[in-house]
Amino acid sequence: MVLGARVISKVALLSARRLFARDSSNKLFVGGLSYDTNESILREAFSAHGVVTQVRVICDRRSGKSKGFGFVQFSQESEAATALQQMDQQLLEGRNIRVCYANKE
DNA sequence: AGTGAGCGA
Repeated sequence: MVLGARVISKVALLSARRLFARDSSNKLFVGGLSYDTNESILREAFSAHGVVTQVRVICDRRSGKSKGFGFVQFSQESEAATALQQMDQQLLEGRNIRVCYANKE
């Protein structure tokens, strides 16, 4: 039946979003960071749009140098949503950063 | 690799 197929594909999409990209979350992926941008700088910039509950800049384990991307988590999804709008493509430490919703870990 | 898309031990 058509209705049955629609329900199945809907369920498939929903479960896929649990594993991969999200269209709404309180956690953001931040790419395009300067290699000099640390977690303090990142927190400072994003806390203008809400309560930041966690910040992380991914660094190489051996060199300790930033990989140029990180994650920012807010206390509310609404805060993440506005931060995403306001911070995407904004200049930070000389680089235009890219903000998206984070994928599932 | 003093580099530039991506998704974390």
